[in-house]
Amino acid sequence: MTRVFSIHTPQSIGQSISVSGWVNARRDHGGLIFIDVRDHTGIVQLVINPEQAEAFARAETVRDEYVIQASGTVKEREEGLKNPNIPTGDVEIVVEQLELLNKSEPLPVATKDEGQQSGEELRLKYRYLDLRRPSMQQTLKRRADYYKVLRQYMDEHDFTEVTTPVLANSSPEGARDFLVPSRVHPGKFYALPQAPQQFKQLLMVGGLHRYYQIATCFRDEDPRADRLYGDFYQLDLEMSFVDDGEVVRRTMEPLLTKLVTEFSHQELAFDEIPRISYEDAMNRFGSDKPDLRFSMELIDLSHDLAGTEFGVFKNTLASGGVVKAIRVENGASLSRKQIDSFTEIAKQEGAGGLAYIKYENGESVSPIAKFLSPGELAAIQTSTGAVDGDAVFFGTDQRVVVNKVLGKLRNEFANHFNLKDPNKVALLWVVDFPFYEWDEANRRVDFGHNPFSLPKGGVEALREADTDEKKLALVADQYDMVMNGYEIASGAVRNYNPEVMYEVFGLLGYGREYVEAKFGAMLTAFKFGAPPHAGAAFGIDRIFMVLTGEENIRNVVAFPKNGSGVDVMMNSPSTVDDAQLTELSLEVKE
RNA sequence: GGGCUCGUAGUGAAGGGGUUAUCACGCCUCCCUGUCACGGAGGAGAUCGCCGGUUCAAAUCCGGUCGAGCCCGCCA
Repeated sequence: MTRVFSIHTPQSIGQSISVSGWVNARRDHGGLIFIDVRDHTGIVQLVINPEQAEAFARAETVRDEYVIQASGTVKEREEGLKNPNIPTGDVEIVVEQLELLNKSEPLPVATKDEGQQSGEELRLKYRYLDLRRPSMQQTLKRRADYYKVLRQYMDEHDFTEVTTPVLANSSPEGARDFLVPSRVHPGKFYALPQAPQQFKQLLMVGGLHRYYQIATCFRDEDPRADRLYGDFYQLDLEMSFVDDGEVVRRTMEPLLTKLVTEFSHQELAFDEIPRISYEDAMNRFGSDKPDLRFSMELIDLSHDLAGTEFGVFKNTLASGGVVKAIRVENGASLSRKQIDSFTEIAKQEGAGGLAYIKYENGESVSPIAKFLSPGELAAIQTSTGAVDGDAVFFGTDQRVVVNKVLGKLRNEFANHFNLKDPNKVALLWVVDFPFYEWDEANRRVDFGHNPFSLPKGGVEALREADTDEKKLALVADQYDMVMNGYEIASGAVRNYNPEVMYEVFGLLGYGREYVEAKFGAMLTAFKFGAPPHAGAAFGIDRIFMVLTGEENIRNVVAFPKNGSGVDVMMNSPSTVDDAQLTELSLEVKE
């Protein structure tokens, strides 16, 4: 069988061949029928003449998406009959025999890339039809290439691939688990791992030196456009006897650079990947995953406005808040209506309103200008660097709120003014994450990220942290990688000392028994000569999404669940037989 | 759990208290020997997501409900 794509070579002209595929389109001229047949390599035109009576009769019955096999001769098309729009447009197959391999009902979804596209609900329900679209086929093939790059890179860097169990244990921290009831042990459950975290650390204790795995991870949390429900994939890796420099500079950075430049043929925004602290990221960009393809930094004007008589600013500053601003280049062109919609966004993030100054014809045009002194207006312009044609937007509240509001606006303004260059990739490291966080809901200190990373300053720093304030100031030896505003990887230098483990949990009020019950295997393992180790995990679905310019992660996955965690194609989750429940010692409450 | 947006032939959209609900693609029948997202003529196909209310009259207004998308919460 010949593949369609191989037909466009000069050598194939005059050859007898046979192709099979789907009917992409049929053009019936009464006395002459054209069929565009499509396979996984492309499209080629069949010509069926009435002289081939049997083939012609069959061609008349054929419909879109029927599966056919055609035999005939490849013929170069005459000048003027060539189709420059497809690679095989210079040739056609003059059909001698036409076989009908299967019929098709009219499709319930649009399967052409051109023209209308069906809604996502239908696309997911009939995903196998959606996958016939050339763009979807292309995505899956690109993804296979991407996996090859990852595997080859890890092999070349002396990593050993190890597969870890999918039936694992529920872990008390982090995302909600998917539980799997045990038949053999009634009342007990496995859990699908949120990440192979403990297994990979145990591999280090096992002397594996360098481990990696393209690991399925399971989390029962509500999805987003950039976050899948249920299962997703991480390139998970761990290394012994290394510091973060080895992991970050010599392992992760070269891999990402290779993916961006060699695999995706895009341009890196920075020669050297910048590192900023979590605190700096929040203060300068209002986000722990800022998009650095554009700058638009948050500027603190609290000092410039320390003596202001403008009530809103004055009161906030007096209560320990801040006044910050962002300069929007060409922002003076924004209409009142557009500013209103940005104000709406600011309010959704918790702002009371959105003050602004437009710089037009050498003047500061603003509803609040009359409340500010000439000196204050001058200071604002100097500190923000605003020039004629720009606008400055203010956020005033407690620092956390202002950062959140302006961070969101920074993104929205960048979208509005097209500042996100699709050919550029901005990578950065965010480091020095707080080890603990304040949990407002339960009004107590809790883990900020993962309990397995090493607190900077070690056991001494932990022992000195005797107040909530000091606990919250502790910093983890952890590094997150950000790509164009998406968190794509997270890693840490691990804690391999049992005493530090007890201390880390002890500070939150968990006793030694709790730690031993939850992390018994790790604690025990660490007592037998655990090597210092560090590692990371890449969210490879999300990285692929960013590299391919997609904005919805479901578009780069073959069979994703929808936003409610439902597989609308397979109809899962579903009910099960009572017999199955009984065998598992389970009962479903009505 | 909350907010915003959406739900109209098989598909994608328009309409927005009052005769037969509009358009495009697809589907069916017929015609057509150089099209290529062929073309031409005709036709079928929708209780406007569901339930209730207002009204002489509801696809349209109101309330509820179900479903979807995005966002917040959540995601160590």
